[in-house]
Order: sequence, then structure tokens, then C-alpha cells
Amino acid sequence: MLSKKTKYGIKALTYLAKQENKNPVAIATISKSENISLKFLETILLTLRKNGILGSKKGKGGGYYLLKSPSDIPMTTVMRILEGPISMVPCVSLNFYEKCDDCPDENACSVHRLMIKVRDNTLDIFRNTSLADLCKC
Amino acid sequence: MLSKKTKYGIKALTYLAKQENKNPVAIATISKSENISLKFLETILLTLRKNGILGSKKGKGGGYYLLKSPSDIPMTTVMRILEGPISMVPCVSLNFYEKCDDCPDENACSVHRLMIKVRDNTLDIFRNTSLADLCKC
DNA sequence: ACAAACCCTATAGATTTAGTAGATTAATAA
DNA sequence: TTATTAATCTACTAAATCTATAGGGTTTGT
Repeated sequence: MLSKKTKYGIKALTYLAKQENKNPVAIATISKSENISLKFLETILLTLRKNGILGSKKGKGGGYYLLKSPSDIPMTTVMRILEGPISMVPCVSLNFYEKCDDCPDENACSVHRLMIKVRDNTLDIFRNTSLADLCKC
Repeated sequence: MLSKKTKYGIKALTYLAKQENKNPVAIATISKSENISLKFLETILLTLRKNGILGSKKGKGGGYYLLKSPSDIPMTTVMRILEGPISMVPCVSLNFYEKCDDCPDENACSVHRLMIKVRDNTLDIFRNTSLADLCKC
């Protein structure tokens, strides 16, 4: 299941991507428009900033803005920052790999093989979907 | 992320599917072979039985066995019983649908549209993979 | 100076996960 | 019939994660 953090984060990014100019948008503005708790959104946008997706401007007239063009932000990047691994099991993850305690041999594991398929398909979607694609309504 | 419950459940089902005859297999046997905590596996197999996947026999020589041929058990069924919804968001789920609190219009929601794509792909894999397919090593 | 707005850390409540304990029931074999 | 084996069932708990919220601090524009 997708966490609210990820869901809200994507919604906020979409909101920013729809902006015509690159002017900073205040958290409160996004919060009201998307029905997201202000303080929660604050922490979400902060992590997006720390991970190089967003820039920010402090003080009056400040807010958050995209650092790149929406078409240059693939959903793989967004998902990994907000949700973590794209794979359903760590032993199949490309960026967050971890060995399973119980499996003596990964290649012999039925779950492993199945989840590789799922990961490949999901990854394919996220790789080929940019933030710009999400705005096309 | 896939829960251990689901992971262990699938492993246990695969173990049973690999059995040549339809004789019941004791929980302890599966538990040892697959390195799964006995008591935890107990509850997992119980839910699989209650959901019509497994049959059981008590007493000596008892245990669990598959009620159908492995090729007649699609992974969609298994996943829904063990893991719940296949979708990443409830507003996109076929079998566990729930409206989002924050979304006034689903069709306008970028997350919704993206997650429909992911669901369709994942669903496709699970529909076209049976327990029998998992045994082919 | 002052207000707007982001920055940062901590924490609390709710929920889920992963597993445990222990008594009970049913089937089999001797 | 009795002992043994193995599933059944209820209830509980410890740990982790999620979903926020609190409460300041800092920066900026006017």
C-alpha cells in the first residue's frame, strides 16, 4: 500500500508542475488546494527538497518550486525518495537490496522469481512516466 | 512491501504444490523445510484453509493439503487472501475499493491515474501466474 | 520592526506486523 | 480404551511503522 506521505508528495509535485511560472508556491497554498495537513506536507516537501527535487525560498513570498522541468523528473526517482524501494521484497530490490534470512538460495525461491516479474513491470511504468505525464489530464 | 505472512504463505503453498501425492503435510514439516516459525505458519495456513485454498486433516498423519490442482490456483487469489488488495491505493482497488478523503474527483487525481496503470500490470502478472508456475524452477 | 514562510527536531497516538502461549479438539494406532 | 499426534482457536504482546502534530528557530521582504 502506498503511504499517505507518497500520495501527498506526488499530489504536491503535480500541483507545482502545473504552475505556469517557476515562482515559489507557499506550503499553505498547496495544503489548502490538495486537502493535505499543513504540518505533514511541510515535512514531505522538506524531504523532497533535501533529495534535490524541490528548491525553496524562505521569507515573505517564498515557497517551494521544482528544480527541473517536470518532464525530466521520472516517477522512479519520486517513488524511491518518498516510498522507498519499488520492489515488494528487499531481495529483489535494485536500490535497496537485502538478503532474506530464511532463503538459502534466492534463485530457488518462488516468491523471489515472481516478485522480479512484478518489479520489472512496475519499474517500467515508473521509468516511462514523468511528472509531466501525470499532469496530462 | 510484501508482508512476511504473504511471503511465508506463498512458500508454504509452493511446498505443498511440489508434493507428488495429495497426502497431508504437517505444519512442522513445512516449518522446518522453509525456515518459518511454526506458530506463525500455523495462523497463516489456517487463513488459507478458511479461504478455501487448503484442506486439513487432524491427528496422526494429518496436516494440510491443497484442495485444487496448483494450476487452478491463480496468484491473484492467493495474494488477495494473504496480502489484501493488489492495488497500491484503495481508490483503485477492484475488490477492496474505498474513496479517498482528500480527493474531490478521482479522475482528476494524478496518483489515481498512475496507480491504475500499476494495478493493471501487476494484476496481469498475478492472473497469468498459477501456483503451478511458481514450482517451475 | 514585523509578518510571512520555510527549517528542524521531537514526540505522541494509532495501526500493523510478527510472533507467542496455552488450552482444546479430533484422528489414529496400539 | 488410552496414548499420541497434530490441527484449532482465542487471546495476547512487543516492536515497528505510519500519520500526523507541536513548538520552536531562522530567513526574507517590506
